Amino acid sequence: MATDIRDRINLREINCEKELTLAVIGGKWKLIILWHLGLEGTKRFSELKKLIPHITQKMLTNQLRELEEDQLVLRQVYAEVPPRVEYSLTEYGQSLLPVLRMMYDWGKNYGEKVIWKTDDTSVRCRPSN
Amino acid sequence: MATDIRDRINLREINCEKELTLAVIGGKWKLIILWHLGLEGTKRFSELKKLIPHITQKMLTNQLRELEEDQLVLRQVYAEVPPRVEYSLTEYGQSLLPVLRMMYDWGKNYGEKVIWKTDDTSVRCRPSN
DNA sequence: CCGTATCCGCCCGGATACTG
DNA sequence: CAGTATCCGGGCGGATACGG
Repeated sequence: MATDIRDRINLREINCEKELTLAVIGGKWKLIILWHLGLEGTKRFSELKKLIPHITQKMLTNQLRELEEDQLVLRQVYAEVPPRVEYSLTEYGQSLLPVLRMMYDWGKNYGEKVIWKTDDTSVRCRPSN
Repeated sequence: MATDIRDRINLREINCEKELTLAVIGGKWKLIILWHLGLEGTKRFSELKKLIPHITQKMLTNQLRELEEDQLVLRQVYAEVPPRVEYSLTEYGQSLLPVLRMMYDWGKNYGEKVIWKTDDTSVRCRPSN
């Protein structure tokens, strides 16, 4: 059973509206999921799984459920055999994209200047998307 | 011993530059700390403690250490008795402020539209800063 | 005043097996 | 194809006590 935003808010004892944003995007895989749905539009469950190779089925389901309960992602089930389920961003999900874009830009610059440009080769980003 | 950004990156197995940003601001108390330092400038340890009542000494130290290692916060120790330690934002810390501002705005709007405006009164933000 | 050190509970998230 | 169900380890963060 996935926890909804209220549980996570109460659990984390939110201090401020910024932390509400964090509570909503803070899951392990939520940024990538939102990113893919934002840039490439509607995706099926299996498509997302392919796009995010390291995620487990359980976590993909879990993160999608939370995003749905937080009203960032729309889940559409088609009564077919075999079943088809499509995920897309809601209006609120769309409104997050500029924020994610800003986080991407900041992280990219920060990474280049501070993290990767060092003598330490033990740290690497995986793909860059 | 506080973990530095590389540990957190390797632990979380960063997929993308956005997640680097998350890794840097994702601690339990980092947003509020950065916010106070950003809006109100240099603060002493005890001042931050007063501004963030619910934080423990251990966590305040811990989060400040990580922010320092990530080069977002500058720590200046003055050799006095009693000791005085002042914290302020570095250039990188400053450059995060627009991102935090955006997160604040998004969270505020999202909260008003989706979370607080419901029949459920069991959920509340603490202060609004 | 500004921290460390230590113990510990609890949730997040991974691995694996099973189902309509 | 798109999920549940279950088990489980590890790290994050709280509480408390001690130190320069």
